Amino acid sequence: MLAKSSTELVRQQNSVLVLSALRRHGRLAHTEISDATGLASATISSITADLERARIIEKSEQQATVGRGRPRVLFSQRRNCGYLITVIISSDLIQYSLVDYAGTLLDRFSEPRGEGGTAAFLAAISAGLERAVERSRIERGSVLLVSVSSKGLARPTEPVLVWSPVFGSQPVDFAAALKDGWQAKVILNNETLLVAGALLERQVKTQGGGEPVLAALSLGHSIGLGIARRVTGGVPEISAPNFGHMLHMPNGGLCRCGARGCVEAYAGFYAILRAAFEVPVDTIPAKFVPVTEIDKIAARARQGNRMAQLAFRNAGAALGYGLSRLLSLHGHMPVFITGPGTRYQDLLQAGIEEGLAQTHVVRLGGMPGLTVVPDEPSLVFEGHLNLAFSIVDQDIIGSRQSMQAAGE
Amino acid sequence: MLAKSSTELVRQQNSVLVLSALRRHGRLAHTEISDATGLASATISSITADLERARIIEKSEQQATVGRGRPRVLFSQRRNCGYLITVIISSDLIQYSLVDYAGTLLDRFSEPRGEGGTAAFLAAISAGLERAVERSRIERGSVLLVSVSSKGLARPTEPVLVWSPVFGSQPVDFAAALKDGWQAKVILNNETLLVAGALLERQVKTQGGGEPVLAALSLGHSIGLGIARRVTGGVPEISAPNFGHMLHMPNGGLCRCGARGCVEAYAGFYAILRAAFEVPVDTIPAKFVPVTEIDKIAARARQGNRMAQLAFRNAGAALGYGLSRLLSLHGHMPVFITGPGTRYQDLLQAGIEEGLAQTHVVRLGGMPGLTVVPDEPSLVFEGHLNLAFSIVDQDIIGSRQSMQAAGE
DNA sequence: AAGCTTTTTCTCGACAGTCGAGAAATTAGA
DNA sequence: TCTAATTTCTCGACTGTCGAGAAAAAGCTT
Repeated sequence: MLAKSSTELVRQQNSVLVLSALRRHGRLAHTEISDATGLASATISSITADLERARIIEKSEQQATVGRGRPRVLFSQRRNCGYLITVIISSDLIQYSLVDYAGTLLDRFSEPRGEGGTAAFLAAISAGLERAVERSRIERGSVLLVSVSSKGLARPTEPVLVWSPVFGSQPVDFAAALKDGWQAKVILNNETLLVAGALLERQVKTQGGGEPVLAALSLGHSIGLGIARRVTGGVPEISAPNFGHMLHMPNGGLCRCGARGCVEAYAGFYAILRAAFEVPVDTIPAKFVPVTEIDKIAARARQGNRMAQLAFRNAGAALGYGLSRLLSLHGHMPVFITGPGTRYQDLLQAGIEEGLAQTHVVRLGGMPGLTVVPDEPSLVFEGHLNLAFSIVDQDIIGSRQSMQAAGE
Repeated sequence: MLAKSSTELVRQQNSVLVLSALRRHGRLAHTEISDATGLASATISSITADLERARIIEKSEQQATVGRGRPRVLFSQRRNCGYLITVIISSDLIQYSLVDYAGTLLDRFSEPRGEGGTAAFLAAISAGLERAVERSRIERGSVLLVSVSSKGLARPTEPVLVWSPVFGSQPVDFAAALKDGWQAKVILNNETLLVAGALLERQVKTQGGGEPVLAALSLGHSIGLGIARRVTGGVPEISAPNFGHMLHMPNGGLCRCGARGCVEAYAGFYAILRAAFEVPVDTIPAKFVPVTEIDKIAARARQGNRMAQLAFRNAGAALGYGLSRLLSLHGHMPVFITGPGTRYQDLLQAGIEEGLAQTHVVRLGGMPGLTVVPDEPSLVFEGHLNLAFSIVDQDIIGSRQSMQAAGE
């Protein structure tokens, strides 16, 4: 059923439109906002006046006055309108970043990821968040959103990790990491989902369009996949299918998830190691494999070692077959490959293409674009900011109290 | 980027909201519309007055006057506001149905699907459409939409069949079937997509909710799949992934599409035939297989014939593995099985469950609900109407000329 | 049969929002 | 100092939703 609409909702939507234009271009004048949003000048006046009264945006000091005419007044977000903490969880570290409402990074630090169960893990994150606000002398209450990312499967509605490489199917509820004194909302997203979102936003920014949909494939100890799709007149739709644990081969090699024959059990780092040393495929896979180990295998493969070459080729084929199934079920789209595994692209490529070549969609639509984008960490952070600010802006506008109270 | 919003759009959206309430419940009074939409009574007055002036809805003759109080005035669509033709293409027949704006079926007839290429095929459809309007003495111009369905792959934006079992990858553009004198828009959708849409709408109607997403699997000569997902405050999102030609087994049996190892090449009727008679898997598959042939194999299987049993079991496994991949890439969801193949469900079930059981998603989320819904044709027709009317209503409201001109 | 009750529909005024046009502001250049 | 250029601001017209209460129209009561 459609939702009913009202004039107040119109104002809300146009307000977030103004804010998102400010996010995308940063520090805009009245006329520029009008151009970017398509709204009439008078409307911009009204909206910016509201937002200014509500102390969400402010007139910028530094007037970039160039040309004749009346000098332009630049608007930008009020920095201390609120804060945002991103928490990026990887296999060995947890990275915390504190960002102000204008999107500038104020502080960043990492902590080693300790041992222990989910309770200890959540306690560590709780402490990390406390440390983040204390270091910058910020009130807990002014943190609007905590955006967490991890590998694994997140519940779509709540910040609960349903499955992760480390804790398996033991659920981790990140909402529990915030104790009293915090008013922040907590969101959790798969890491590669954020990468896909960041790549899509980059396309929009540079080319102003391009393909309306793309996939991000992250290669490493585990295999991640994100899909991002532009929808006309709305926020992009991003999702993280369980690609790494999709079935690659019935009754195949044992996977870390406990199932058999997953894509990851052939294309993850530990799987490449297992294949290269001809360890039986039902061996319990190693928890952690140092990248240097895989580098050694890659070196041997590049020197002509058959078994090492085969390990990478089979990994590539598992990815290729998986991608062919992805294209079958989600439609044709370009694929961007990222993560530490990209350094073995030369060894994987042939297998990937072999796996892709057979299928109907590829025969119809041609080989999908395969682009390597090595710098995964900055994509993850970009994805955090894109998503988090779109939510924060929406929320801040949605809670109209702030706008009206401040107007008194 | 978000789209800008305006007060006129608000009225548009609320108008289609009123129309869709009328679609769902049929013939409503002022207050009922208000309850169903959540709009204020005054707003309903204004909108219904507009729609009545524009000759889109009318006050119903038959006043179901029961109880005290002022008698209610029932509104319903004006029957001759416009017409809709659905064209359901199956392997041997083409069925045409003429429906008026209120949703009642006026005429229906079928024609055998002749031989020949795409040009002859389009000419036949063109003739069929002419016949439909002539039989009911309706003006071509008053047909608002022609909704076509077929098995195969449709281009998302235009009514072009990109791949079909009969014409292969030779594209068929149904827009070409309408010559001068027609103003109708033409839409084309995969048959099983419509089934999925109809099933979702049925759930909404009966349970007012249920799972927000489901898959429809159609078993027959070819394998079709549709996904329907409810989105909060919007039209449901329905899609038809290329499930039948997703890779089941690398270097596997030859498929009608020319590729190897597709799901269909193991689970389609011709594949079951091929397996039961131990014909080599690279044999060019039969174009048409009478259902009676499959019935015979099923009878033998039920009497204990090993080879026949295996044919069905392998078909089931191909479906099960395919579904496990579907759940991996689209998330956990219930599956509704339909089509002529449902009569062999007893023989397929074990294989399907075996194929599903292994995967990570199923281990996490449990075995998905598998429900058999035998009556595919009525689901297809329902799906046509749901989708077509939502488009027609949107269009009729969107073209404001009609509303203003009629208001003079 | 007249009046009362009940229920629905309709109408009016208040309020919120967008937009176009033009006034006001402000600076660069003549 | 005046003028042209450019941006911002303001005003009135228009469209839309909503709540409250009037008007309508039937059944029920006496």
